[in-house]
Amino acid sequence: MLRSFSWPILQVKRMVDNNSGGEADNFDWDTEDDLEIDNYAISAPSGLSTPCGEAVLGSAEAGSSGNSPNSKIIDHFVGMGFSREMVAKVIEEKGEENSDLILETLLEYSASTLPCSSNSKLIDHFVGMGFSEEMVVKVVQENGEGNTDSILETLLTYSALETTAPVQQNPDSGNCSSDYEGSLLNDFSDFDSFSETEEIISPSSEEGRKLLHLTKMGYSEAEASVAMERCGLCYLIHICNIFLLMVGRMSKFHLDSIKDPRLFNCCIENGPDSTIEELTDFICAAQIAKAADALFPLEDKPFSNGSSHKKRRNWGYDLLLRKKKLKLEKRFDEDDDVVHLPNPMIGFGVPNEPDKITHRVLPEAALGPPYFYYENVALAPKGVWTTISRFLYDVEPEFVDSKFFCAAARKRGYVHNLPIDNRFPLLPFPPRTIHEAFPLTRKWWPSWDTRTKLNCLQTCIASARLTDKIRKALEDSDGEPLLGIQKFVLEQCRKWNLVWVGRNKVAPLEPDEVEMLLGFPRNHTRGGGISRTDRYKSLGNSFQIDTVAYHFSVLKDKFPGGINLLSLFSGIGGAEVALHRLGIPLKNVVAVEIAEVNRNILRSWWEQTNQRGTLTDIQDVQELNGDRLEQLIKNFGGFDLVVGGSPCNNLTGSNRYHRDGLEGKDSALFFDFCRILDLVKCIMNGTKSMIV
DNA sequence: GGAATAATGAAAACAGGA
DNA sequence: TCCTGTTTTCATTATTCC
Repeated sequence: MLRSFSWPILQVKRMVDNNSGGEADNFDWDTEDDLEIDNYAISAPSGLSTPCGEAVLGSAEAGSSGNSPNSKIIDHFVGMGFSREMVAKVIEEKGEENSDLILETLLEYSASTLPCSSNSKLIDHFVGMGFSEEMVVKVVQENGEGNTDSILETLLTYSALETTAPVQQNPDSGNCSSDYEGSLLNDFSDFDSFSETEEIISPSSEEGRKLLHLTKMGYSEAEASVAMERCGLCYLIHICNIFLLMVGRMSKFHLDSIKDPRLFNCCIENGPDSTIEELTDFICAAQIAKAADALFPLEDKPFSNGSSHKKRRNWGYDLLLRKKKLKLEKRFDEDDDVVHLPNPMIGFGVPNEPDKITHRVLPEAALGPPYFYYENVALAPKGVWTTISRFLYDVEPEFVDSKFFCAAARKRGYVHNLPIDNRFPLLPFPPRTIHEAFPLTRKWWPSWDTRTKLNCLQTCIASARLTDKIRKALEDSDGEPLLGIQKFVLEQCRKWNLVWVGRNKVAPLEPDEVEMLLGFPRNHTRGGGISRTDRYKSLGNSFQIDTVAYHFSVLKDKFPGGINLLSLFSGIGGAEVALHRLGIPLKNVVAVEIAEVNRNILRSWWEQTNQRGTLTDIQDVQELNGDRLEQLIKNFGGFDLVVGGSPCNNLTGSNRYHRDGLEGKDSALFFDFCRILDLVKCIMNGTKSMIV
């Protein structure tokens, strides 16, 4: 049996997907899922159905494998999964100049040759899973082509009967088999005692049958066991996703996260009713993530956007992926699994706007204490906010654009359990338009620049070269610039938030101007050893104070004597400043922030504003384990509010390199917010022993 | 070696017309 | 409803400068 760590599982998944859609006869193996996950394949059947195994792993080999003049271009397409013979033939026919044409032809040839390899795609498919063609033909004849579930079950059974020896390791799978399995096993064995692999499997029981099937498919008994033990349930697909995210950053997040009580407690509810397909999905998710970590350098992870070099190398594939992805997204939309952003983006309401919502029903699990408040970018990759909401007790996110509070846009989502009635804004109102905020710019503002609000304040500013280019372009114009020039200038002004500071002169905002727009005291980030570059970065990553304070305002009556705050990813202290400006005394603040410059800024602000409470700063959220939290809570009598805006690096559209979603290196810290919030809730409710 | 600088798209929402 | 063009986006990386 072919042993590829991901291949058979994925095939099973495809079949399940197709069946669930009632399209068992219309196999669409070439889905985006397939293509994407194929990127992980270490070994796989030859031909088009394994397109990316070489592309990902074999660039060095490919580069050295050929000596002919066009070997590079051949290697390029071979790396995409086409056979060397086919590529050579197409290049001979079409020449090597036009790679577009070559790809098109290859795709045509592939489509026309696929069905020829066997009687049907169905047979090809199961052969691709590693079953012998002879066996597949026989089983298809017995079961008919319509019932793929039955075919697979029979194939597995035959396979199990046929193979009595221990599972063979595919030599091709190399370091992803034994080494990888070992590491996976070790990780799992940290939190469970399932690794007693000597246990005899009894095919007579349902569990035994499943275990047998899984092991015959090539998984270690331990993997199969843990999948069955943990995943016999309705929530399994979700868990797979989460597991993928978690294991992908196991080194940092480690096993505390896997112990997340919500994750596994909800899994245990349904008992061992999971199907073979679900179980394989589970293992698949774990394997993929682990293998990705083990086999690919960070920048080459298949889920990451990858370097520009890699993008170029796989451009043909990317095209296909995009098309497939679009198709899938449509389906995803139809499933209504996407959070829809409100338009206008005013959440439950903003000052000076009608139609406020003042009442909502929170899920019981979300009710405080403590209150919690989580923030991140609204325009995250699809599915991210669904996950965030799901992890935060299914609380509906409140999406608000700070342009309703100040002169700059800032589209953010907030998941919180705060009351939403009787909110009030900070006074005085901050300037709401560019001209109010920067009156001196009015003199130089051309009539054709119709902006009244700035776009989102980012972490970087425009180059001097760009503003110089704009000046020259305008100076070359006699009177009113040509429409083309106007358009170019406006585009750049919008993109870089430039304002008019002289005749034909635009400029980026100064750091203190950004501070003002965001609602911080002037010079909040200035001095004390922080560079100008880092000021922009810290400010760009911060809360908009007026927006957050509007949400926090409901706490003023509830905590007249002051508040105990746990501030995660505190940055330059947006939450602290917001509460302070609301007049809510800060009794005890525990601020967790990785950057020393930011911790210094908060400490400096704390001292300058003569705070009477205590500020405890912690460098890393990883330090906040159960014991530390228990100690802090014991000292302070509990936290009233847990606030955090976890890193958005891997969510924001500005990131061209690693917009990897919640599994991204930094954005996965969201799960630490969940972990810590859970711990705080449990400890404050006296149930810590349940989860640690 | 740190700070400043410049160059680097694509995903997703949205608007408007067919 | 679908298609197409427009707009927006808590950034990363490589290089230069001091």
